[in-house]
Amino acid sequence: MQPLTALIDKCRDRGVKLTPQRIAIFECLMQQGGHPSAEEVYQEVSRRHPTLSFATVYNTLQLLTDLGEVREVIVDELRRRYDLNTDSHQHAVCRLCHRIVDVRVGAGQVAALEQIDLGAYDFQLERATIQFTGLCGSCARPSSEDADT
Amino acid sequence: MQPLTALIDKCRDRGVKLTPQRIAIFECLMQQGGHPSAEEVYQEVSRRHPTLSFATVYNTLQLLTDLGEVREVIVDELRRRYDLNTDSHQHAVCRLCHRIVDVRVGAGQVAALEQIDLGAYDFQLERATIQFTGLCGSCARPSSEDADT
DNA sequence: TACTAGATTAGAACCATTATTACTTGATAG
DNA sequence: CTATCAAGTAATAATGGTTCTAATCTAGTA
Repeated sequence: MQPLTALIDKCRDRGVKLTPQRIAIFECLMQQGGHPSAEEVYQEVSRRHPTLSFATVYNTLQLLTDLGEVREVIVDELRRRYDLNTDSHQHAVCRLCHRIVDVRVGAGQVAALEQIDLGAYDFQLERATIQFTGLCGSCARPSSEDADT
Repeated sequence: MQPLTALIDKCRDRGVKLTPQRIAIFECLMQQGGHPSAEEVYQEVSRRHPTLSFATVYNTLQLLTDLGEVREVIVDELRRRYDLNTDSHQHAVCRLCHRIVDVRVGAGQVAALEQIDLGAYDFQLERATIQFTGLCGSCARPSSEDADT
């Protein structure tokens, strides 16, 4: 993760206008971490910018995706989530509550996957993503009560 | 992939009613292969069952998922796709046209991933899925014209 | 053949996302 | 400091995949 100023500079360099809404969204993503959905970003940022619209949230998230600062995470079936594009990590998703846990696996293992030649499938490989499925701690302990969705 | 009769028997064993619509959907999945969306299944099956409703398609796909015969594939951004749950394979998704290509990687490599101990993350690993991203043949050759959304 | 639990249908509802349009503003140049 | 305008924002409508609902129908059984 880089500081806010670095992101702001990057925007300036590319002629992207800096508005209070955008900066607030940047800050939100940096502060809360995790894998927020557009809804969650909206909830958080609209506390300080009550007129914020969803379009702005979506536009900004798209902008950040295009800048390579954020990655879309397709994990939940019907909702897009966003991940500050820090150093590479993989996701473990609980099959019951859909909680997303960042996981670091051996860098070598991922690199090995990305070396695979998929030419036989007429496919130019760019990136390999591993998604682990299973049970998070709370859901694995049935007495616990914080499974959701 | 198993024959239709095996699937029918499995339904009977579990007290699941067999209707013409369900059987037609089973057949559709087995014949057309690939990773159809609910929409595609509907289009195909409604040719023979013109009164078919989407609810039936979704219900049946959910039923098959619960039976373990089908797996939901979360790959395209916001549309669910379904994969006959045959022997294990991984997916390569074109980042431009979203075409999904089945890919077989060394079984050992996947098995190794599933052996990883995620206990440090308080996570009980059940399955590892690898998704490759890149360009399919058509999209890698810019002169070709069959890239689609 | 009649019964009934469960399946199907049509259509409305839902919800995340995208598009549209009018209004507003950040960044620049004078 | 102000004027300018390309670009951004807000409000709201539209879209599209999925789920729900209520009424009707039917597969499997007695």
